[in-house]
Amino acid sequence: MGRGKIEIKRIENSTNRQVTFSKRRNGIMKKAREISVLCDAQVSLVIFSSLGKMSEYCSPSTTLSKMLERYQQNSGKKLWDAKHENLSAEIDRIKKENDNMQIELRHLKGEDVNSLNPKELIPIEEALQNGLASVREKQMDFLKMLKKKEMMLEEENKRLTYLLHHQQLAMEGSMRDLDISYHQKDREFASQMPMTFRLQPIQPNLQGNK
Amino acid sequence: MGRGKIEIKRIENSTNRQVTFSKRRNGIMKKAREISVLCDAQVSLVIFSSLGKMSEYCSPSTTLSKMLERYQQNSGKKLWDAKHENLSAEIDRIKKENDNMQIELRHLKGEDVNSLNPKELIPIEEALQNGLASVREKQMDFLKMLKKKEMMLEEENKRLTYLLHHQQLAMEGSMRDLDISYHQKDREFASQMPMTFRLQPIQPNLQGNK
DNA sequence: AACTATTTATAAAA
DNA sequence: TTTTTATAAATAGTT
Repeated sequence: MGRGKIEIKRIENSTNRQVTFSKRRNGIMKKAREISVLCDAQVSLVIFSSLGKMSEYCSPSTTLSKMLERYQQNSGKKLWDAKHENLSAEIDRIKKENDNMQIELRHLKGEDVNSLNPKELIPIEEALQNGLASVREKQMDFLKMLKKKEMMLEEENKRLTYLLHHQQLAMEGSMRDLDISYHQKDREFASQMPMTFRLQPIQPNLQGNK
Repeated sequence: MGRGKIEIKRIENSTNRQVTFSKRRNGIMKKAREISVLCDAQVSLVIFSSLGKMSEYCSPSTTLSKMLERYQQNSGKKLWDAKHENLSAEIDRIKKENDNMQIELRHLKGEDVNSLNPKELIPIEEALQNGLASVREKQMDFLKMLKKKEMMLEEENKRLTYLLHHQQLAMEGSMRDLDISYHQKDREFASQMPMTFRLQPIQPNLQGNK
């Protein structure tokens, strides 16, 4: 049915193959629709082109799922039970892994140790000692870090105290000078200076530590 | 394509419908086969006649299961029912649980502690201490049990030694008596008695321990 | 199931 | 891709 007869074998020319695919896909879809209507049949048709493009037809009176359900009943073949079995096996595998970890965890937490014999206790004890050592090492690290930070803050504190002290001395000196020059008037300004600007020990409890 | 043009609507005459179904089913099957070969396409086709008879075509390069798998990936639609969903959800749930345990285990073993802050280290340390305490308590129990058993064995040993000693003395006494009564003859019997029946210290290294 | 007149699908070309 | 068109293929009605 065309300008020339063709052999039914793979069309090697890619463009040609694509064109033929398009035309024949339309044709087969139309045929599927027609047999559905004319003959009251249920048809499901899925096509993937060589480039992976999908086309689908399903009779309006049904769905692909229903068709496949019916297919399984009719043919006795299992389409997705294998999938289910795989998933179930996966679940079993993970659950086993889970149980093992649960047991290991319980043992490490000192639970269920009565079910163990002396030889089994030894690796657990070792693991616990190692774990404890690591955790405490980490805690020591943190402690050292905190100490270091504290020392740095103390140093900074001393420096700031020193600076403040000198600044205040300088300020008081200026005040006195101004006081002499401008008499009573500026005393009021000096006395209005908030306390926070005056030197005072800040957090004295930090000063005493090493 | 026939003696007369037909409308695409249900064929009311049952016989006619059956005949047409047969012819068109063959046609569509042929078309499916042809597009598979010509265009390197994958086709799956399932048809149920109005009387429930099933026909099937699937490209030789694939299977219906594979097609449906691909269909789901491609369309995003789910063909299998809630069962599949439930299993997948279960797997996800268990995997999550698994991961959490894995993390806890690693932390207890002192791995990955660098990712923890000081507050998180404390409960881990406590768990380790408790675990270690339990394990060592159990080990002490075993030790006590072993000691106890050892002592019991020692006692038993002493008792047996005592019994043996006395038995041997009695035996030697009897021998002497026999020796006197029966003269030379029975000396041979006495000398043939195996050494294992004579009193001797068994495992003397155990005797010295407390 | 065949036959065959006719419709329909489509290969090649545009 | 889609349209065109000559021709192959499918099939409706008949036997």
